[in-house]
Amino acid sequence: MLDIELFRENTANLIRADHDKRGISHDKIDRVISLDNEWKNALQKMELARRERNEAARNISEAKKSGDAERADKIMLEVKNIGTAISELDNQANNLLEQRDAIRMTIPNILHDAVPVGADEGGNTVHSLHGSKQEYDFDVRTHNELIEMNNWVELERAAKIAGSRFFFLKGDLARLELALQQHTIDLLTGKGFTFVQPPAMMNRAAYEGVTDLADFEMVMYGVEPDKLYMIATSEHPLTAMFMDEVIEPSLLPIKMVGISQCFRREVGAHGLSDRGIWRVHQFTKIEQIILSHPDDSWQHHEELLQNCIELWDSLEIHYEVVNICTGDMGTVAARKYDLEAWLPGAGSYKEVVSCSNCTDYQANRLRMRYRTSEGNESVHTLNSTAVATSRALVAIMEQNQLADGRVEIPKVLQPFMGGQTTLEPCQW
RNA sequence: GCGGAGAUCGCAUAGUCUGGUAUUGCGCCGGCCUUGAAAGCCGGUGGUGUAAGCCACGGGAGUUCGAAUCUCUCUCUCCGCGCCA
Repeated sequence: MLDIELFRENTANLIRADHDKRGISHDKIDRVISLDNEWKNALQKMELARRERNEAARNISEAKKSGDAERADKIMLEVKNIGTAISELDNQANNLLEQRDAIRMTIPNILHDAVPVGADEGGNTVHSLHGSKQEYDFDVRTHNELIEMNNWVELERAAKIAGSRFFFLKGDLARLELALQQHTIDLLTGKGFTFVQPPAMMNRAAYEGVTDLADFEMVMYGVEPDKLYMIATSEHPLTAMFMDEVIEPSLLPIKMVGISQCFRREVGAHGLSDRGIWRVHQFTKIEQIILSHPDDSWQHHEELLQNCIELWDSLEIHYEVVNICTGDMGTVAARKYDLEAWLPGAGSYKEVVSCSNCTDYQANRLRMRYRTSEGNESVHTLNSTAVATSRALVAIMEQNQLADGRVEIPKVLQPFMGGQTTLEPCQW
């Protein structure tokens, strides 16, 4: 959510310029500005009424103290009905405020200047290329074929007990998943990130602070009757962790590496490319989070990307870094890089990492500030996938496959697998 | 799950019984002093508004001219009991 101050005076031009870049109309901006003015007027009226009541209350108090019961009774009679008048004015003002903020919540963040302009994902630009396409002297298999021939994943039995798009992970591939976690956490804690394991469920108030509300209904699993939501990523609890707090500036930047199971309904997601374990309802993801001073957030955004590059280079995976364009950005991020890994079986680059600077957009909603000598300012929030293990496994399987269907284990993960160099088939 | 006690500004605390508009300390910021720092002293330090003012005592509702204070309700924390990986 954008700071309301931006809508006032000539700073609203910044929002207008951003909407022009995104190719959307200014209607919502104008609506917020006019509702803000109406609200301020309504608030003024209500405050005057309250002032009157406060004065009366003070006078009654004084009259009683001086023993003038008659005068106290007289004033009490005069202001008998002021309470109902105030609550009516209060309702009017609150109504306007709610309308204003309901619209404000849907207005997207202001994009960084470097974001390329484009209508959709076709407008994304390549930032950098890492590694190169490997040559295979046999017909490459898709990850679906590899997991099936090696008995590494059970989709049908998972569907039987839970539903489609759930999976059992078995044998060496499950061990590799754990190795990926350990390697990633070691690398990031070595860079000063604090390892944090968050709650896997969150309440609605916290959720409204971190996510786009239109996405929310499509993505989240609700847990009844407790009115909780299964987290879609550890980004959400880690970012919301300091909700409603004023953070000591000496604590900034707060760097965290979180791990969690991620739960997504994936409503409407279908298609051949989504078979196997590429797009599933539940997966493990390791996430980098930084809560930063506003002045440092762009530097930290690059730092998060560099960490991803170091991690994925260490796995010897071929991928490209993509600069996400205006039309593909979404509401929360001001700038976003994706890492797209080459999948030889699928014959395309596909998203494995998303690295965003959300500036003060989430922090404004979460009321998450730091202390300055002039008052409290919103912090900036940044998040980046380190590794979503299911997708990383797909990339490793497809890129490192051998003619017989086994898979070479990335060298850096071999120590976590007892020195083993290839993933062997599961017996059942 | 049952019983009891609690939630007050960044932290800690007074005020709650008996309704009259939030106390004090720490921390932090600024100033004085100092070669510099510490200490000491002075001032400032919840939100909003240009301001008068209005709002704010965990959230919501109620009683009242007036609620931190009384009533109801929800959430969370602590203590004891029960159950439990």
